[in-house]
Amino acid sequence: MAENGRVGYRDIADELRQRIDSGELAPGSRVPGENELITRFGVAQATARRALDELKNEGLIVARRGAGTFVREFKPIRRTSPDRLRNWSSGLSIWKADVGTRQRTENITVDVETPPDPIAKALDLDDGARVVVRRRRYLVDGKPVQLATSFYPLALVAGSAITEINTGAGGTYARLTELGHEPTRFLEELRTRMPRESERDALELAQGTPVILIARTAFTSDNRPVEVNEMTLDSAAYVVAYNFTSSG
Amino acid sequence: MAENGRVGYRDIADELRQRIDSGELAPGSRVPGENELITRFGVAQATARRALDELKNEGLIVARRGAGTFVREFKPIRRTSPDRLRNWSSGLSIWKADVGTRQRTENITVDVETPPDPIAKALDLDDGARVVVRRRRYLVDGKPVQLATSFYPLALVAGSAITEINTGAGGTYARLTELGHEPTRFLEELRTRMPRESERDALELAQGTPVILIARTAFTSDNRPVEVNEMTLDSAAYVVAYNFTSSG
DNA sequence: CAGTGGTCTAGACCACGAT
DNA sequence: TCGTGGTCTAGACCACTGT
Repeated sequence: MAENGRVGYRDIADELRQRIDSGELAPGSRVPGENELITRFGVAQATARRALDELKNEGLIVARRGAGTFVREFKPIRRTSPDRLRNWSSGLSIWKADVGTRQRTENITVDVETPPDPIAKALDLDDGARVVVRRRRYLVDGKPVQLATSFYPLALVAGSAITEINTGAGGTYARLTELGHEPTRFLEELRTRMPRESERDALELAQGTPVILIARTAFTSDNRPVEVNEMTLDSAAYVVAYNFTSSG
Repeated sequence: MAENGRVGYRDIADELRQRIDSGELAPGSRVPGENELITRFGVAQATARRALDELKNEGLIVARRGAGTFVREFKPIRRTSPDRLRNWSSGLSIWKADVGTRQRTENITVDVETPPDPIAKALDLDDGARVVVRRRRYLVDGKPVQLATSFYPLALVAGSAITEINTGAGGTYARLTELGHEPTRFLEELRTRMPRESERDALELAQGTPVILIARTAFTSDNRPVEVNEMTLDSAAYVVAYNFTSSG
């Protein structure tokens, strides 16, 4: 309880948070609603709401209007890099994760554009050079989990299937290889923040869910960047894993 | 404006968000305060607050009581894995980042404990086996940016400097190597979520700042796990980078 | 249509920073 | 001391879900 003897929204949030952490309120189960909190703690509606709002922003609960408020579940899928090491140590993972069946890709668009500055810089392009931009959205079990935008220097890929919706067997990397630009080295940079409104909509994100931004740059063996892929991941849907060694 | 012709908190938030995104309100600059929003939009204080609250939760602004509300800045440091490839392609990064000078470590504690289940599993330990636990906090320019907890099987490291506060030259990995348990392969698993209250306090996180959780497992060349290091990063302070190749 | 969450007004008081 | 953000009450109305 607060110092002045009055119950504040933090006190209510603390109690509920503790009951969720302890497992008393299990994932998927119903959380006491506004009305119950109002009568039990003797506070105004706005105060009860504030408490629930706090937990929503912490990603612990989700509200469904007309139905109630529920403890959130975390059932991520695993994304492993390098991909060939996917099964290297799956038995010793810290977090449980599905393999992610029933995947689907949609909304593939292909455009030719002038890239934003950071992309042009990462691709080491001259001023005004243009790029092929491929945009898509990944869904697992019908739920969108990732947005991806790939950039290729137009000078490198013009006329190839990379400029088509359907890139053919092996995808864009197979086409790059045929063109003499096989990607062999990769740099992935990650950061995390709260989503913009457009991202919240496109990924159907609940309140309190950050996004993971991954910028992958692919290099040829002679160190030329040939692709930048910017991904936006629903953080409630992914565990990202990397394998590497200490030796050269 | 909302359909009913009344200005809602979303409308106010949208306008401010747009002015921030466009750069009109630059990082560090002052955002219109509650009073200004109340008079300009003709709403109640609670509505103006709700709009600002929204942007706080999106990590776009920070409020300083008594002073005002300000557009947030993002000045991350870079964490690269494998570490030996730190300078491999720094010139072609997507996001600007500092190298992170003036680092400091504090709060090192060393204990012997029975590990939580996921740790015991990741270290492939028998039931009831105990571990050495090293906890610490990293600061950059006086601001805490990372919490870290490392676990070592007690059976492997008992009697070595790994059980001391000061691990000596080369740190724990040098000691593990001397003991015949040199770590050569690493698995890093990442996820992201909103911080618990204890994490908000320990990392001095502003509202709307997620944390990055990294669980690193270190293996010897004969594939025995010898360390699990659980890290909690301030997402506003870090860009995490990984280098890898497609070949074996 | 009853119950639940979502938005808003109007007004009060408190805590802290800058001046 | 004044202005700013932070918390709270009391009451109203709306929107959606489930029965």
